[in-house]
Amino acid sequence: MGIDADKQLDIIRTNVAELISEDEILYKLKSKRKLRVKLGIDPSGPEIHLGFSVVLRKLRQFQDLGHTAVMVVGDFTGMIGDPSGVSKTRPKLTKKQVAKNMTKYKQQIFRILDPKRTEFTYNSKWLGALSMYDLVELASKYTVARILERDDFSQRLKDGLPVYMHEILYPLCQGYDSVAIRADVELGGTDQKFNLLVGRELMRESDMEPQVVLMMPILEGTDGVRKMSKSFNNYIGITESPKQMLGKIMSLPDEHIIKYFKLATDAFPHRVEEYRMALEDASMNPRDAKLDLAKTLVRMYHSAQAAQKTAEDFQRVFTQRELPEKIDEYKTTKINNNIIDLLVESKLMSSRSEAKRKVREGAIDIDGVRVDDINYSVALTQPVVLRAGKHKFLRVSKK
RNA sequence: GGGCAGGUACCCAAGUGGACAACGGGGGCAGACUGUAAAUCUGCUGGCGAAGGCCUUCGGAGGUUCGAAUCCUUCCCUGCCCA
Repeated sequence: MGIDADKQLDIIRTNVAELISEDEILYKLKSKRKLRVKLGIDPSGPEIHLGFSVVLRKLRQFQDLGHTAVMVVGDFTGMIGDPSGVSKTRPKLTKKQVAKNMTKYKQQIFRILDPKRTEFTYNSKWLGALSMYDLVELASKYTVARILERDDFSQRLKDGLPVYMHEILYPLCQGYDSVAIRADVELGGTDQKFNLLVGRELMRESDMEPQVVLMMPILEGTDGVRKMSKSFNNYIGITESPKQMLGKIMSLPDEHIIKYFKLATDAFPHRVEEYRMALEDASMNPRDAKLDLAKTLVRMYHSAQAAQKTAEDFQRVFTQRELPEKIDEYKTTKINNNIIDLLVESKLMSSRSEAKRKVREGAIDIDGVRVDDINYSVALTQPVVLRAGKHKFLRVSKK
């Protein structure tokens, strides 16, 4: 390992929300060992999103410094469901679902991580092997009061919401994972603080050097308010199409542009700083900064060409209000079609009631002319372009 | 095991015999505006019908009533207190 410990520390603490503790990690780095850097993954959904990429990218930095990423797949804890930040009990996952999700997960994870420096382990391997005896032993290391320190538990208790026994075990399980894999460092979002600290305690109990805990800031989702998360359905998946990805990023509130640049992209810090200043003194249109952000992300997860093309299409449709370059086709047999029938048949609308509503709202136009009569008949003597709302286009013709 | 309070649409949450397809907020969608699918403002947000209107929905199942989300019985679930 060529880089000295102080330089490594500089890289490691960039953009970090909290590091417990700098002294400890410096000590570990100075040992010149390959550190085992743990990251738990929740196998509940098969999609990796930009929020999670923040932590994955940090992990990649560790790999680039020569350390080992140890991915702990929470297939056992997945059956519990991490109660962190979620205000209600999660449904349990079956083993089958976990296995299915993980196949897709792995394909995605190596778009960020270096496979050569990544270990995959499943925590059912050790957690599933614990006997009732072991469980009681483990549970005896923590008091109820301390578990209830967790904000979300105490909040739920205060609100009269259920907190189940198995959820209380969650932090212990995650902490035990750290013991099982002998973690040097564990990564997570700031919302994971409690769980991460339990790992330190349990390691100390087992006479191990406690893991260093590194927390990344939480990235807000597309609503701009809540944490990006599958359960809030406000996420941008790293495998989404260029069009979806770019579109979702353009709909982010402007104030998150810089945060996204910093945490989710590989843009150079000095470039990000330029954006920040330009936005601050209003010398740059936030739209352009956001479009650059969107292009950067599309380039990272797709290609430079895709980024360029998608951005051009975006400008064509939304800035110039022209038709997109590529429009899906729909063919029907009749020459005269009632507008409502057509919207429903083509799946543009999910029910006739909805179709009528949208027509009345003025959301529908044909070849650029608004249709506001629900009895309007569309004559398909030649193909027409049907637009529903801001971004649904369909070229309709007779078969 | 006993007592009490609850279970309402995607989420939160009002409603306690007819005016309830159900207040309000969030989310979502749409329109206006705009330097963006940002922000802001406005509208819509169960289904079928051109419309009058009709049908399905308020934890599940029964019942009372001309009429129930609202009353009764029972079952399931949650919280609190007592044991």
